Amino acid sequence: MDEDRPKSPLATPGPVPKAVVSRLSLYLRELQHLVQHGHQTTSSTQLGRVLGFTDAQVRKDLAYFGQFGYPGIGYRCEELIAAIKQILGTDRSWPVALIGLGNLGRALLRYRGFGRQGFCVVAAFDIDASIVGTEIEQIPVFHLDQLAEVIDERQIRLAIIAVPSPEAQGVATLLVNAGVEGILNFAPVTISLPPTVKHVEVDLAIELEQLSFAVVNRGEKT
Amino acid sequence: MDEDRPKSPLATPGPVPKAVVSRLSLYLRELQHLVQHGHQTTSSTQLGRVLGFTDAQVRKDLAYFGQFGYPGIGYRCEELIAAIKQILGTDRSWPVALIGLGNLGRALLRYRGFGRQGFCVVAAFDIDASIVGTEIEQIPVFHLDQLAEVIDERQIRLAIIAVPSPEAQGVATLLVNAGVEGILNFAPVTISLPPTVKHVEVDLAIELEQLSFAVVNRGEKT
DNA sequence: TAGATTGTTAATCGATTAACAATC
DNA sequence: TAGATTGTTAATCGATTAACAATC
Repeated sequence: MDEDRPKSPLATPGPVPKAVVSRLSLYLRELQHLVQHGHQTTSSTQLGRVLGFTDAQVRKDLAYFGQFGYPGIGYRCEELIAAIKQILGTDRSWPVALIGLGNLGRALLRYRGFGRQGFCVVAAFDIDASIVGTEIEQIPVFHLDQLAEVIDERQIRLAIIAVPSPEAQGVATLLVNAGVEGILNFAPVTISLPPTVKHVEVDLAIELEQLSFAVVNRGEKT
Repeated sequence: MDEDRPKSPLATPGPVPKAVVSRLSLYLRELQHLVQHGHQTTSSTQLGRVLGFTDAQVRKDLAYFGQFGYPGIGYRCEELIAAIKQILGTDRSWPVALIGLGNLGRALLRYRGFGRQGFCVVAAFDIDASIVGTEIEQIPVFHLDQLAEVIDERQIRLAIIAVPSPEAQGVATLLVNAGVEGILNFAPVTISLPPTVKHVEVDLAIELEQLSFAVVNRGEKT
């Protein structure tokens, strides 16, 4: 061992709870925020306080992946950022396909927030003849028929579904057959996929329902 | 007791785990889907299979709120839909405020998916003089200065934040002071609020990070 | 050194699942 | 009646927290 720190840049990740991974993303976002404000180091206590977790949880979560801290000091922000990016796979750039260019799809195309962590929509798909072949926000729009071909060509592994609900399952199947490995689904419908393909569902109405529930049940501590 | 069924339309909801409430939303979505396809009844087994839960979990979740099923039969879809809507508070219409009319904000304004469960954006806010005073998609656009006034007037209790990250906390505070009780935050930053105000954060980049993690760590069962 | 903070183990807490009597 | 399915209790499983020796 010629170098002792960071101790385990990517320790063997055994089975990691899903909740741990999403907290990892929050740690990363907060660390980037801290760096922007000139912080060099932070601690599990500080990170936990801002995000609403206990210090023990922050340390336990990181411990799934290795040893990143310095007893008595805390964590060096830049170092921990690099480590988490490597764990999450965002230490590289990810070309992403977007399917469906209705209101939501177009907004996602324009949305600059994805780029923040290296995600970049490089191809969009629709079946509307009036936009196929054009570019929107400098992104080429292809017909759905060209899906497999373009995904293969551009080595796309992640895709975003923003089509109407009834089409979502069909598009998802096309994507899987084209070799896509991860799908972010905005259509408000549960799609079924082989267990080898990871998918995340975002249903904006459901998020609002969580709010209305909380508001209606004020007092009953949830 | 003149009527015995449904046994407990809204039983005293003790402390309900957050995860239960989001599954409730999924049950509702699936039940509405089943009704659209002509089903009259369903069962915990069927509901669980489609959504990827065990039958026991479906029954346990519902048991937090009362008794809605019929042994030997299952659940009458329409009846359970009405019960869940009442629990979630979506048996009524919710006027919602939207703050920030950048790309994402405009898309949310046009997005029809909210209406599905009775949420309706009735007022939008921005600080851009070129759109204040106009209507977008028939929704009036106000200056941020008019926030408290309009929220009070229109009895708005829920709001969606779609402003740039640096403004999010300030806007959140304005909303709370104006009496808003629930906030859906799309800015990729953790906002801090009094515990009486419920908030949900949706960070699109973080959703994609969950995918890249899964793809990079294929094989290691997560 | 004294103070701060880590990584990790053990204890606690909460959520999921299995099992089954009761019911239709 | 036999078959299906509920609501609920008890058992299992997993995740969070507390505590503390080791370290800087």
